[in-house]
Amino acid sequence: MAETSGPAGNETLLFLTDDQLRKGIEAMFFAYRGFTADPDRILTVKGYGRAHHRAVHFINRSPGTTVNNLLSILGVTKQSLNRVMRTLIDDGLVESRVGTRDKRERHLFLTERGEALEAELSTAQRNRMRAAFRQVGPEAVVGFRQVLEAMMDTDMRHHYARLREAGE
Amino acid sequence: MAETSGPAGNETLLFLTDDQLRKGIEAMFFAYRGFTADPDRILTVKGYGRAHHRAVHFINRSPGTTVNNLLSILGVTKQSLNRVMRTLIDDGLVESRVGTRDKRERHLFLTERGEALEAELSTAQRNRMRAAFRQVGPEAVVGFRQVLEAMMDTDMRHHYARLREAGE
DNA sequence: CTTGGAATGTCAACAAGGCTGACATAAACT
DNA sequence: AGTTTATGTCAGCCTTGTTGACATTCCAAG
Repeated sequence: MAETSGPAGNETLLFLTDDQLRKGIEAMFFAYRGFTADPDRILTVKGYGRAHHRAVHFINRSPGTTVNNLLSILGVTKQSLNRVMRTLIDDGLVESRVGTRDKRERHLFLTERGEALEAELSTAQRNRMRAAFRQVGPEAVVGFRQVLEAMMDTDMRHHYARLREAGE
Repeated sequence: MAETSGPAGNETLLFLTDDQLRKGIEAMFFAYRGFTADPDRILTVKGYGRAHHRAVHFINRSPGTTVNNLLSILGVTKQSLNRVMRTLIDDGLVESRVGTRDKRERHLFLTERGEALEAELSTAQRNRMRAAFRQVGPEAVVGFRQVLEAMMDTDMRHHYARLREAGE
């Protein structure tokens, strides 16, 4: 099915064949399952879902972030996010403070209990990632991140980069 | 929060810090969105979802595969898969043939129309992956796949490897 | 000062795609 | 003959996404 490298252009483009690309696609599929498996188990026990994990993660990364900012990072509708935030706030994991400058905005913070959940989830997720990183070494990790970054949509890459600035 | 490298063990383990791991986690999150974005758009138009894509993909990879095998690859319940398969079969994208050796089994094949959809979806997904691969070069791609493989659950790694054998 | 629009919350309804449990059938195995 | 396996299906539930509508609050421009 239409190899990428033409018959005359076979320098070292063998990594761009359809077969190689398909391997990459399947690797993403299977790896993402592993990536979410550990947090998912914890969440199920506590009666939460992946959506709660995502919210808690990004609030932890950018304490005081607004709902709108969170919406654009997560890429869901406000109604969908609101349902998740509602349970997190009611359960005392997230605090929503009315903005001081602009009182329409709500600034989101994790409570102590929220931080505890975040820590539990991210520890589990980091453990798996650490094991993988350690196993393959630093050069592979660089390549891993380069490919992922190149695969993002541009707006997501901006979010990714913005989080970098703060987290460095 | 508990750096991995102790104060005395700082050879070159800086790629295992919590901060580096968190970057990897966020990269996975944002990249997976990009990874699925193009097929998702196509699927929405045609009235299908990601679940249909997965089924069609793996049937294409292993024509004649059984329902049970597909279940263990996809990691869902038979009821969930059945709902998806039902629509694919009714729409004439997948054919289900009773097994010859073991007549309890159903062997799954894509029809011409099924192959056409698969081609459309995988072309879109490959295009993005190809652009990413090309941009970062072959060494990065090797690292990418190494990390992903190390991140899989063992049983998924087996599926991944088995698909490799057939597809090489 | 009024008004438009932005930021947020909320209600309702719906769909996709997971899940469990129960039951049915046919074929294979013992 | 009885059990296990492979599959299908019905019913019902949950999470998490969607759209549409409407209320509130408040900044900012005219």
